[in-house]
Amino acid sequence: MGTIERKNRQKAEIRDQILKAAMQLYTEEGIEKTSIRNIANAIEYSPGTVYLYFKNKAEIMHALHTQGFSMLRQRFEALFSVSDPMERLKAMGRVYLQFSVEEPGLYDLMFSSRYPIDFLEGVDEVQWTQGQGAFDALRSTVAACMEQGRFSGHDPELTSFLVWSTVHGMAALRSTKRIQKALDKPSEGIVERAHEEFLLMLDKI
Amino acid sequence: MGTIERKNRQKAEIRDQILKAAMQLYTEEGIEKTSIRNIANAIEYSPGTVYLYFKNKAEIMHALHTQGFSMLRQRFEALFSVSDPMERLKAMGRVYLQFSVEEPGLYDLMFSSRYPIDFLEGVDEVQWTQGQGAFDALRSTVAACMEQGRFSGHDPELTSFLVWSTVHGMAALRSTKRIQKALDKPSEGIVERAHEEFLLMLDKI
DNA sequence: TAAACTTAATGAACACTGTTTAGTTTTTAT
DNA sequence: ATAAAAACTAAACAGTGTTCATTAAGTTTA
Repeated sequence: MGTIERKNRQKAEIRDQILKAAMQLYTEEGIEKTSIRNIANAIEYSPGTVYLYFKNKAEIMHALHTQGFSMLRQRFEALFSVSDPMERLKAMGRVYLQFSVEEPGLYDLMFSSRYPIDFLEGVDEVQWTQGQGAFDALRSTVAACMEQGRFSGHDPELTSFLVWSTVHGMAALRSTKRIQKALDKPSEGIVERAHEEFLLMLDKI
Repeated sequence: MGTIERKNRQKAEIRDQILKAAMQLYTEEGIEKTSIRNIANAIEYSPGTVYLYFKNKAEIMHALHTQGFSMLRQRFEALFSVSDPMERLKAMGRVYLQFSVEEPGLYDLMFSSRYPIDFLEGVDEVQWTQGQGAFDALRSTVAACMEQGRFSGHDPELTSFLVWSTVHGMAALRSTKRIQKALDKPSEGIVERAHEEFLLMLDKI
């Protein structure tokens, strides 16, 4: 009689409300303010209700981290228009770095935080499909570069990982304020300049 | 009458006890178990006493992070025997990566965690001297490489930062379990291999 | 429609966390 | 011995994630 479907719809709706409130709290107020009680308060339910829709806080953070990956993927998809794979690879790095600045909280969740990984290790059905998807985008672009004769003699997997590491290292050191502390004098755009330097190195190998 | 000196000695002794207990808890039981109450319990004092020796938990974590840097510095100092600067630069990277595996907790505190940075922003006399010292070691080695004609046409600061970022990126992605999740199939020693790949690139620029 | 059953939601409780402070004990100096 | 100073403690405050008995609401059956 369709009541089951309506029920499911309602359940999914509250789940979405929880995630929406969690995302808003997390991106606008930070991880500290993103507590179960604050989330429950935002959707006007009691804290216990949240646990009827999510196993624990790790699952909520995992859901946010997945949304972060779909945002990054959207930005990567806009780069399909760049037909030259080497240019696309460079553009991907720039997009990645910009994402880490515009969404520092999500970036941390996606590439540093223990929360989403803890959730994955607690369930074992779900895999890191979103992250793998992002890495695949990089890997396929590196592969396309190699088909054009670039990176000859290099392993595609290894090269992809090297590119990822370098760009992530820059993003992470900036995000955790290590650059400004190590250099003390303000170094405007050192990340972007070092990235361009790295891209020139890739051009020549 | 020397009582003031004895007092100071006693005060410093308890301070050391707190740090020693904190370090043991942190490295052996992890960040979760490193609470003020657990530290106080380990040295058989009440939680309030800890606050007579440290402003807050951030100061304790900052002290641990400083100890981590002096450990890393010790390992770097052992590399002074490597006279060829390019070889020393390579060895530094390997030592850095090994440190991140052997002391993952301290590594996180030194290069990722918000705790020590939060403390620095709360006091403003103390600077990030330990981290700067480590970066200086890298910078001077890069400078020595350039004196031998390497990296010609490149900025030493930028090159140093690029090297740091790449190695840190690898260490961080491994430490936060992102590599095993992205690659799913176990990739033994991918970090070390990618690092060697990067070093070969540096050889050729 | 009334009763039985199922689902949803609550709010209090548990075991923690960092931190502050009033009050007590111990140590030092007169 | 007494007054002052320093050291320490226990309790409290305001939080945290999580669980669970109880209550309220909705649905199905007789």
